[in-house]
Amino acid sequence: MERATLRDVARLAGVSVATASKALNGQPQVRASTRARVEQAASQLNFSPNTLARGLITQRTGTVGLLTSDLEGRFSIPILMGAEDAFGTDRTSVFLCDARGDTIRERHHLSALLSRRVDGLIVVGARPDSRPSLGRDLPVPVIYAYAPSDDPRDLSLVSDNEGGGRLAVDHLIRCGRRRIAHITGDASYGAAQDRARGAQQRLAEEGLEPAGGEVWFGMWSESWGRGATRMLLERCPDVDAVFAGSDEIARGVLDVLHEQRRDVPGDVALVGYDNWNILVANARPPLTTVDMNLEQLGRVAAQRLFAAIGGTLGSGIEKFPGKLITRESTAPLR
Amino acid sequence: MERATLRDVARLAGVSVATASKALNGQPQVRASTRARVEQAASQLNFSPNTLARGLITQRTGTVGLLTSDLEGRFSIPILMGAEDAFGTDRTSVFLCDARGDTIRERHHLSALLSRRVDGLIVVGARPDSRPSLGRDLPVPVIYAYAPSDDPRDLSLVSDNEGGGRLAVDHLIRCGRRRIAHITGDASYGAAQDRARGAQQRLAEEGLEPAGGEVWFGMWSESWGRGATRMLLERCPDVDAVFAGSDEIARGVLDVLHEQRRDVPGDVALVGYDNWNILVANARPPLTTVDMNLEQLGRVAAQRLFAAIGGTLGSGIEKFPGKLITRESTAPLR
DNA sequence: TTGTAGGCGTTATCAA
DNA sequence: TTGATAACGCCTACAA
Repeated sequence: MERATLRDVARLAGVSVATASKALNGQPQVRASTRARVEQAASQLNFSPNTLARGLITQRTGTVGLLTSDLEGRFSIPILMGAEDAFGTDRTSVFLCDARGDTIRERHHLSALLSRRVDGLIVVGARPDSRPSLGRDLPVPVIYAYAPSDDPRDLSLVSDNEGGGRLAVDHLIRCGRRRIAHITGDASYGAAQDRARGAQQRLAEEGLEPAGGEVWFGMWSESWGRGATRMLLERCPDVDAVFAGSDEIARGVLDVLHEQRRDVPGDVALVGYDNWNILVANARPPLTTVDMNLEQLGRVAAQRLFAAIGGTLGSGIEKFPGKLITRESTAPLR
Repeated sequence: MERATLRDVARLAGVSVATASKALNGQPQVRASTRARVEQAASQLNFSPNTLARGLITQRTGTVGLLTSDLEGRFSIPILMGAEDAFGTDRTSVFLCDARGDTIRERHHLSALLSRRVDGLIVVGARPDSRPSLGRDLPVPVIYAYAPSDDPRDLSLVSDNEGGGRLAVDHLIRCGRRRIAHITGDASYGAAQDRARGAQQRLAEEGLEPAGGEVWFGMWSESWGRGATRMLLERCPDVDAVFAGSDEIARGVLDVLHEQRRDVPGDVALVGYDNWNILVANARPPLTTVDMNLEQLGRVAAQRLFAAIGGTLGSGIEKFPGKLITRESTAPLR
């Protein structure tokens, strides 16, 4: 298919390029009948405006880059969706580039994006801890999502992990549980620390300690969930709830609870973290879990970016609350 | 940061814009010392060429669109990676757009991509069955990956499901298994049919039938894997191997095998499909599975696209073999 | 209400 | 080896 230009449209409609441009862009100073003729010509020629040419003039491409390092797309896909929703079916498109956690690849994608004149950038880190800033001397606004920038002058939007931990434990307490354990991932992750802190604070408010006496830090894997649960059941056989630091861990916990013939949620209630559908929906029973609300993060990132393109960007770290998704792995104590 | 243009670079280097352009683009007809001066000026000004302007002239943007409908990114991310690898660190970037299985959104993204003048398009469907063609009158080459186009004049690259089924069963036979069941997903999926056909052909070559007498079609879920396995064990208690149509199903199968105290792989060997890391690596034992080799699909798609931009594109459906990833859920019979 | 003309930042074609 | 100059396709004063 050959590409029609505005000139072709104008010629077919019998007007000048300028008039055609105005007609197509909804400028008021053009007669209705003229506009109709131009639109008719445009659709007849299957005209699609060349945004390169337009961008050259307006200094805007209507394009935002989403630079991610999250290999599986687990976190970046929801953020992408949220951002797309916020930009709406408008002129702005979001393009995703995957740096695969590789700094060199990241610089490369960054310069590719910049030379393509994106209007802004959303950076999604690989893990919820702070990541190196892209620098302050970029020609477009940048927002860090999920993983905050290590430079406080940048604007970062992150999930409130402390609040998430609190949410999970609060729910278990409302279910009448008192002997609540927390099995979580790598202690070197800030997110693990934050979730644990929130959990412990809520426990303390009830005058409780974590079951087993301490938080079980380990790894973000099913197999750690299994191992920790075995130890837990030995040390503290009367545990009546487990808050797992991730859905993967929760699946491991669940596995061993079944193996040891504990009923879930009858004997032990279980809460996960992430709301990773494949893990959570298919578990038996389906898992109650904390959703980080990443779509919202993406939506807000888009809004902030949009505002920043005209004006200025804030700075600092903004935290967004998660939400508890209740499924069958938790229930009031009989 | 203000943006430097080629004019700024040229002025600083004391040459004309034309010369600066040639120097920066590696054209031979420019003196070495001049080139050095220009390059020095460019880096001093942090110059990044405006690809919009360049694209306007060259009619090439060095950009390829990856239009996906695969919500979770499970299939499109590996394809994206393969494509990026093939294009290398060259001028070409791949941008991913998610249509979320919505036709309207797909048309919208398509026109956004086209008006941004991508050089080509890779379309990744939501499921491995054929999908509607984007049409023949597009101004850029299009390649369908994973899910073929329903128009045979388009070029589609897909995974060889029949071969994959054969691969799985062949491995089980080599492990000395003879009573091999096949539990798989929705019978309305061509992929389910193809995998089953390959499996049955390989069984027939040994004079075998599927354990349980037939292929167990159902749903692509863990819970179907569990249900089918219960029925299977009842109808055919001496089964010594299961080939599952997906890793999700395999996890369900595994669950019930544990529940019924069957040793894996001692009593029953198990093969999954997809090599979805989160499911496969954390299973206990880790699952042998068929990998569809989607990175390769993405690589080849990129190469074909690259070739097509200069010349012409083929048509029809090209099938790519999968590969068996051996883990601990299969072993020779004792 | 419509048209003319200039320019956005490059590259390509000549001529110098 | 270098430099004017004309595009590329569109938008936007400004003039008609």
